[in-house]
Amino acid sequence: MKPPSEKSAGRRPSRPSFEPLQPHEVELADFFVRMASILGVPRSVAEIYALLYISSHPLDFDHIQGRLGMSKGSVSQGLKFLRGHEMILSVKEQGSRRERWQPTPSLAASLVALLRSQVLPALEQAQPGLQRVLAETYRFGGQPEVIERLTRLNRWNSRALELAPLLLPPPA
Amino acid sequence: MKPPSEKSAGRRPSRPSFEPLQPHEVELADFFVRMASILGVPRSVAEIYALLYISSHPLDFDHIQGRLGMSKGSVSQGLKFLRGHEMILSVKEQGSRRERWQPTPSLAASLVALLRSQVLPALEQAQPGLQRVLAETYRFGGQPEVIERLTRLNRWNSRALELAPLLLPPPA
DNA sequence: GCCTAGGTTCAAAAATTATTGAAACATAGG
DNA sequence: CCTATGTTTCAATAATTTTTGAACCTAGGC
Repeated sequence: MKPPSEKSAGRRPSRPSFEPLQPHEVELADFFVRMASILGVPRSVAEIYALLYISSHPLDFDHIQGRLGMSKGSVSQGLKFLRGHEMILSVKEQGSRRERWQPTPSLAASLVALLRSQVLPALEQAQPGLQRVLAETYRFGGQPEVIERLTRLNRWNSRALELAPLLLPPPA
Repeated sequence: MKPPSEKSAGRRPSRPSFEPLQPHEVELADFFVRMASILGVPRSVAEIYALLYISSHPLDFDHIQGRLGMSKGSVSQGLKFLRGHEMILSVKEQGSRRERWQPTPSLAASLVALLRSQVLPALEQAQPGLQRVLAETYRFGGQPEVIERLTRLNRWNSRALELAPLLLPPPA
C-alpha cells in the first residue's frame, strides 16, 4: 500500500512531501479532537495541536500543512486560534522568517485560558440583563419560587465573575 | 402593537394560542442559550429550559410549543434531552395522560451531570488508546520531552477517571 | 376491540460552521 | 524599490448540525 503520490518522480524534493500521520499519532489526534469538540473547538484546530503535542521538535507551517493534509487557510486559522489562546508559542530561528511552533508547557493552563475566554464574556454580558430579569419578574408578580431561582442565578453569576480573576495567573 | 393574532375571534379556545415570550423572558433565554452553546447544547434545548426555569408552574407540551413557537419535533427532542440529563422532571397530574415539566431543583447538579455525560465517555474510551500512544512513541524513540508530556496526559486521564465517581451524588 | 389525546420518530429542508484555495499582504534581503 | 518567501484573508463550497412536520406509535376510556 504505497501509492508513490507525486514526489519521488523527480530528483531533489523541490516541494517536499510529508508523511501522513502514524496510527498512534492519529489516535492521539482523535483524543484531542473529541475533547475539543466538547468545547466547540473545530477538528482542524485540535489536529494541529495534537501534532505539535506529539512532535519532538517545533514544526513550521509547511510541515503542519503537509503532515495533516490540510489547506493553508485552515493551518493559518488554526495557528491563529491556538496562538490567541496561548496554547502554542513560536520559536523563530534567526536568519529565517519562518516560525516554528510548539505547545506551551502547560496544557492545564491552556485549557483554563480557553474556558475563561469562552465563559467570561458571556457572564459579563449577562450581568445587567440577569438583574433586569429578576426585577421584571418581581414586578410581574412572579411566584416566590421563581424569584428564589433567579436570585440564586444572579448570585452565581456574580460570584463567578469575582472568582474569575483568580484564574488569570496560570498555575504553572 | 397588538395584532390580535387568531385567538379571541371565536368562543372557547378550541386550539388556544400562546403569548410569545416577554422581553425579560427572552433575555433569560438568551443567557441560557449562550451558556449552552459553549457546551454544544442546541438553542432549542436551552430555550425550553429557560422557559421552564422562569415559569411559576410546570408547563405541558403544548404550552412549551406554543410559547416558544417551535415544532413538535423540537419540543419532543428537547424534553428528551433535558430528561436524559435529569435537568427537568415531570409532574403528571392524575386523571390526565399529560405531563407537566419543571426544572430540577439544582441547576448546579444538572450542569455537573451534563458535563459528566460528555466528558466521561471520552476519557474512558481514550484510556487504552493513550497508553498505546505512549508505548508506541517510546518504541519509535521519541524525545524525552514528548514522553514526559504523554506520561502527564496519561496521569491526568487516570486521575480524572478516578475522581469522576465522586461527582455522582449531586451536591443538592 | 376501536378511538383519540399525547407524544415520538425520522427523513428531508434549513441553518450554521468549517474548510478550501486563490488573491492579497507583509517583510527581509538583495 | 524589487523579489521571493511566508502568511493571512475571505468569498465560495463543503460538511455538519438543527429544525421541521407528517406519519407513526401507545395507553387509556368507552
